[in-house]
Parts: sequence; structure tokens; C-alpha cells
Amino acid sequence: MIERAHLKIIQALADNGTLTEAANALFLTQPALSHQIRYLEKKLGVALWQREGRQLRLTQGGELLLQTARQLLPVLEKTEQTLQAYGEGRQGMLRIGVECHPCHEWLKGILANFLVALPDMDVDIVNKFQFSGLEGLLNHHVDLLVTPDVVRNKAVIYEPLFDYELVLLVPDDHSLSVNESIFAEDLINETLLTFPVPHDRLDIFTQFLLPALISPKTKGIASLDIMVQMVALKRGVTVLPSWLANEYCQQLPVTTVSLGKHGLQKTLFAAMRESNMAINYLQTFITLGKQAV
Amino acid sequence: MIERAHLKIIQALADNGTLTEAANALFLTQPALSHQIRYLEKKLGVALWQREGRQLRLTQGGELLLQTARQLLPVLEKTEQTLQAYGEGRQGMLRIGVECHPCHEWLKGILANFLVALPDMDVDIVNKFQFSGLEGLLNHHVDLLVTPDVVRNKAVIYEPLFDYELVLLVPDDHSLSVNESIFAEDLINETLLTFPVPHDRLDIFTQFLLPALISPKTKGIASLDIMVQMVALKRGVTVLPSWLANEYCQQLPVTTVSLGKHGLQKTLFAAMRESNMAINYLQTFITLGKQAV
DNA sequence: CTCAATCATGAATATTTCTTATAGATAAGG
DNA sequence: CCTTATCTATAAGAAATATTCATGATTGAG
Repeated sequence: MIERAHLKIIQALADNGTLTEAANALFLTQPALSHQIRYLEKKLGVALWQREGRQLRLTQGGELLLQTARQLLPVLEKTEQTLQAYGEGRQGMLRIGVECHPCHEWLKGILANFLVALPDMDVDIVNKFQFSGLEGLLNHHVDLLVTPDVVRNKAVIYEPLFDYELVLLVPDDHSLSVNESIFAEDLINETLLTFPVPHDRLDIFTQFLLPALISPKTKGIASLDIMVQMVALKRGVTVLPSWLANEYCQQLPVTTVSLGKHGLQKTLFAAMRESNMAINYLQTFITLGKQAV
Repeated sequence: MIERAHLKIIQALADNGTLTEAANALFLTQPALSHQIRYLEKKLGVALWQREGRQLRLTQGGELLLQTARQLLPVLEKTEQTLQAYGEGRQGMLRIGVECHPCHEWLKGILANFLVALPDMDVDIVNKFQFSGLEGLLNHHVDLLVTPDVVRNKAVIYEPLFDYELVLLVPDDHSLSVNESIFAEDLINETLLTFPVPHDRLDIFTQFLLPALISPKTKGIASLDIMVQMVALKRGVTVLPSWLANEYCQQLPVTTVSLGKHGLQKTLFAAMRESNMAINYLQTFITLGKQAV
């Protein structure tokens, strides 16, 4: 019944004094406005303005409609602007899921660049998922997932972001510390410190130990910091990304050794719903992520 | 750009789950909604929903539009209801001007009836005017004027409300108190107590004394109560509506005497702008005013 | 695999809105 | 007092917009 046009007409009339002026301001002709309000008056059964000489004067009803116009029109304009900003990828909320510790560490580095590039974007980081990160992505709990695991799904696109190597961390004076690289068999008598998750979710098992049918003693530790401390205190060895390991090497008596002759190479991926591929800020994130080597 | 229809569609979709259901709820066909939102998406350059299997899911933009819809639609509906109430004369603000003391006294009696008859109406009473009450009516400072003076004006309609008589008030033991009525000459040696306004605005002069070329001593008094007290104390005589005078006669040693053989008859009128004649609550006021004899 | 449910699309139709032309009313100026 | 300029209302036709109908595509269930 009351349309945006009516609100605009009443406001333009109040702002411009005469209907003719109001029509110019709205890039319409005067009869257009006359007709519109006439129609509304008929529908509502109330007069909205009255002729007074050659002027129009708002009735009580017209004044009420004017109030409504002044309240609602700015809201509509704001919404339009924000939606346009969404469309151009300047504004919005990016919800990022991270499933692994290296993912989280890596994200911290890239995030600042992203927020500088798109100052009006909000970012939310989610690292607890009811099931898997992929579920979170498909259920729209997150819009982007940083993960090293590629799980084939036709609704999801994976973009490689960052290559790194998993290395073994040993005490400086450990017998393996002199090697450039080791074989799976070298770990047979070691205590392996890992995050407390099933072995099939740890690359050191799936890609290094299991193929060689080696299965050393393990101990689950929840915190990376404590894990590294325990390595320094010779309570075991652990496996972590080389760029993280190198930081610890400078502070503690620990050394890195490659896993296998060619090292254990990994890649972080950005996963997103295929339907979101075209969204600008997601592409921006991926571009920045690839640059930030 | 964003029209009420778009808001209704997004809300109906959110409330009904599927577009087909939403279309039913809006008494439209599904393609109508599809086309509408498609148009808006093109205009704004942002997706508002996505197909997900055979469901639709709102995007961030769609969620924002939904928020806007939930905020604005109720306001529009409320405004429509209120305007309809205005049209039916159930609701609104009645601003009544009163120019004379009897008018004000009379208004007090009728007002309660009016407020009972139209419980949603607000009433404002104005008794100070920059110029005259008629000016106040023509300038839209009031919508209705209660006055005994009819000033011809083609934009104003006068409706008679109430007939009354102006009477002389004298002390019980005054020489004139025994008369049923008096002549202008009888007042020649009296002190006449009046409101402090020009004589040409007092009926006792314009309609009784001046035609007889009689001009007694006068004294201006601002308050009716004090005026009557002074009459009781034999400091003069005064003129007031009989229905007011009778109340004082019961409390004080004063008596009323008619002015001239047939008394000085007066009528209160309701004046309103001709353009407002059709407004229901004004007609209601007049009807109630005439009944309240 | 088939069927039913759901949304998208394009063309045709229906409806609404706008403009043009004109008339009525009014205030200002000669 | 008449004329003119200004402003709004109204009617009819033109233009724009919205809706429907017919259809195709996709998907999930049986």
C-alpha cells in the first residue's frame, strides 16, 4: 500500500515547498506525484494534503507519513549502500575455519595484510567444529577453511596457499641430530610426542611411519610449547612444520632433521564452497595468502 | 531501488522456507518473486540468495536485507493503520481554540463526553492567540474555534452550539435587584466590572449600552471570581452568562437581572476551516456539543 | 530410474506508472 | 478589473514494470 515512492514524494514536497519543485527534484512530472498520492489517499481513506491557495499543506495524516518517510528512507539508502559494498567485496564478514595448529599459525601472519587491504571487512576465526572443518564449510558455519587435507567434494574448491616441510625435532645432542635426514626405521626406539588425535590424522604416521610399518611409542600432548620443552629435556622427539621448528631452534637446544631423503612436503589449502568462488574478498584472501611466502 | 515488495519477498522466504510457499503466502506465483529479486540483485550487484539443492539459502546480503525487512515492514503497517484511523476519525489530535471565558467554561463540560466517545483522540486547548482566534484557525494553529463571534469568511464555517443569556449580576439588596429586567439607563450611575479588554469586544457595550448612548463608569478585573466577590461586596455590578451567574447566586448574596425586556441572548459557535468540514471527529465534536444542553 | 518438488528463464500478458495536454484556481502586476 | 504567471488536478494515451504461463533444469526420494 504505502510504497517507497510515496515516502519520497511526501519528503520531497516537505523539502521543496511546492509539488512542481518536488517533481523536479525527483526527476518526475508534477502529475505523477499528484496521481501517486491521490491513489494512496483513496486506498487509506485519508487526506494527506490540502490545497491552500496555490500551495499544498500536509494534513495530520500527511505529517505522519512524512515522519515515517524521514525514519525509513535513510535506512533503505544505508542498506543499499551496504549491499553494494558487499557486492564489490569491500564489506562483509569473512568466517575462516582452521583445523590444525600450523594452519592457525600461518593464518596469524596473513590476517593483518587482509585487514589492511579491506578495512571494512570483519573476520571471524573458528577452530572448533562439531564434526570436521569440511562439514563446517558445507553447513555455512565458515566461508573459508584453511587445511592441509584435500577431501574431494564437488561443492568445494581447494586453492593451494603455502608449501612447507614437516621436520623432526630432536635435542641438540641426540644421536639423530647429526643426520641431514632419517629413515622411518630410525624412529623405532624413540618416544614420539604428538597432539592427542588419532594416528590416521597425523601425517607422520600416514605418510612416513605406516608405509614402512614402523610404529614407535607415542605420547599425546595438548600444547605445542610443552611438546617442544619436553624435546629439549630429552623426553622424546616430535614433528612440526620447519618454519615453526626454526623459531624454537634459536631459543632451545633442539635441532631439525628431514624426514626421508626428500623431506616430508606439505601444502596448506584454502577450501571454499564452489558457489562462493566469485566473491571478491575470498579471492583477495587467496591472492594475499599466496603472496605471503 | 529496494522496494517494499523486495522486503516482503525476503521476509516471506525466510518465514516459509521455500520460494513456492513464500509465493503462496504473498498470493503471487513463484516466478514473480524470482524475477523481482533477480532484478534487485542485478541493480545492486550482489547475490541475495543461492540455490542449495532445491532450497534457497540467503547470502550475507540476503540476511542484511532480511534484517531491514523485519525492521521496516512493521513500521509501514503501523503507519497504514494509524492513517486509516485518522481517515475514520477515530484517532488524531483535535486542537481547540477558545477566545472567551464562557467558551472555556462551556468547553470543560463537553470535553469529557468527547474523550469518552473517541478514546484514541488527543485534544489540545489553546486560549492565547497571537492575533485573533480566527487567525489561529486560518493559520492552522487550531482546527476548531469556540467563539460567540461570527466573522464572515468564506474559508470558515460556523456551527451554532449553545444558546444562553447574558444577565446583570447585582448584590441582593441592590435597588435594581427587585426588577425582572432593566434598561440601559438604569446603569448610568453604576460601576460596571468587566474583563480588561476594549469595550467594542464586550457585548454589554456593543449590544446594550452603546445603542442607548449610555456609558457608565467601568473597572477592568482579570478574574471572574474576584469580579463576583466585588459585586457581593457592593463595589459594582457585572455581566455574565446566566448559567454561570446562577452558580454564584447560590453561594453569595447576589441576584441576576435580565438586560432589556427580552434579555441579551447569545450563541456559542464552533468555527472550523471549510476544508476540514468532512473530518469525522470534528462532526462528532459538534454533534456532542449540540446535545450537551 | 522415475517421479515429484523446487527454482530459473523467456515470452506474452496484465497492470501500474508516467507523461502530455488541458482545465481550474489563485496571487501578482499592469 | 483584467491579464498573466504559477501551481495543482484530471483524463487519456504511452511507457515501463510486474505478473503469469509455459517450460527447462536440478535435485532428492522412492
